[in-house]
Amino acid sequence: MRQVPAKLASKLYGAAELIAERGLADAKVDEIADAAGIPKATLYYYFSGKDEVLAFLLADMLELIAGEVGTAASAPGSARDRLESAVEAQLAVMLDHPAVCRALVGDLGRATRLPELAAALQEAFHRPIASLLAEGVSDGTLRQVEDPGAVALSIFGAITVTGLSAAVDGSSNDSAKDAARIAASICDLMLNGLATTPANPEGDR
Amino acid sequence: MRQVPAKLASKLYGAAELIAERGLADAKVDEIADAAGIPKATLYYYFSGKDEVLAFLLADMLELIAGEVGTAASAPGSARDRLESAVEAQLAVMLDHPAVCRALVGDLGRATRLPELAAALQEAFHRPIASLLAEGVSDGTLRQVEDPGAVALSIFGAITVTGLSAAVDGSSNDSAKDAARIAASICDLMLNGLATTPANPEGDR
DNA sequence: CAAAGTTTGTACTGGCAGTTCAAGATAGGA
DNA sequence: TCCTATCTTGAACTGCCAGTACAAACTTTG
Repeated sequence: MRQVPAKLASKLYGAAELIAERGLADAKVDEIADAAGIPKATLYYYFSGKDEVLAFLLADMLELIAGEVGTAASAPGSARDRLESAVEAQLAVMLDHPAVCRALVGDLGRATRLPELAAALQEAFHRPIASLLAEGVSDGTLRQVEDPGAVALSIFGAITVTGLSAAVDGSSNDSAKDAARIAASICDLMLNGLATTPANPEGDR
Repeated sequence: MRQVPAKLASKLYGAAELIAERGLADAKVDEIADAAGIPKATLYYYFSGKDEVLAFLLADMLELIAGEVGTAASAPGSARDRLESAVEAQLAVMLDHPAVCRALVGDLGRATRLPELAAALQEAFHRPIASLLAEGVSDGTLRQVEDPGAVALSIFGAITVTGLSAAVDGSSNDSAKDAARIAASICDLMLNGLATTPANPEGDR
């Protein structure tokens, strides 16, 4: 995949909607090219096929997420506060790119079969959460859990699925506000839990 | 799609691994037929194409999940306890069918573009959790939250992503034990939260 | 046994991803 | 200005493979 010029990149976002709607398999290359407003030959000059077009779009968004989340996670403040900011940051980017998110869900397989993309996904979503959990234990704002990996995955799953669902519905037109609302809900759940009794003394089971 | 005889159904599971490994797009119909040990013509006698083969496998697993989770959710006991059983039940089925799970992640798009399957997915995963949350508020074992829909989605996301990840890694050989361990971790998180301070008086933000 | 439904081998077709190529555009350097 | 390298595009082509067609065997059931 050649270095993609910015102008072309922005045009490609025009095809994200199409891919999200019909799935990569049912979106013909000619249609993708039309939707983006570029000739098929040009598309093949930059990409080796439609898989790579999707991969490019995804990588672009993941980079954005990794950046925003990274900023939120390395800001000053307690780990707990930063966790909340990071959750919101991730949701904000996702809701800003609903079409790409929808395309991602639909063709996760094709996407993650490209190994460098699977790594980027891990990097953008999962790792920052895992680090924040560890930092929270150090600074005393989050409690120690038995299996931090599973907890990080759970939080990651909660954010991702909720964000994806919001991207699919695409109801509101103030995505920043939506992100904040959803983030608050998730953080409330993750921090305070659902139990009414003051928390089982020695964990569960 | 004709009524699929049990013998054929069981053979089809032999193709799940292939589909999971390579993705539906890269798995040729002839290969799928070979992997299942049935002739291509027979496959087309029962299914309209490979999408339907995947859909069948998925529907089969979803039915299983819906059944197990339903049983757990309607057992006697507090809503909170039943929530814990339901989480474990879902994980157990997922870890029992890792290949189908992996195929599902990879080709979620193709799968959910079949409308009846999207409904089944909702039914099997999401709905029972939402009901249990509501019941928990009624019987006092779970607290009231601001946005129950978002919370149900979050829990659903946590289970699903964690289960999927476990299915992909496929490390252990005692899947029931894995399911129990992961379920305990998720339930601890969802019920007790991560906060060290006794919980913010008026929710968050 | 007849009729209906199932199983399979084989051969074919149509659509589309990806290739090729050559001609024009653009731009940068000397 | 001209030369060269890189980009852009249209158009025609190729090969693969999903899905079709169909007829012959086989099985069930009434």
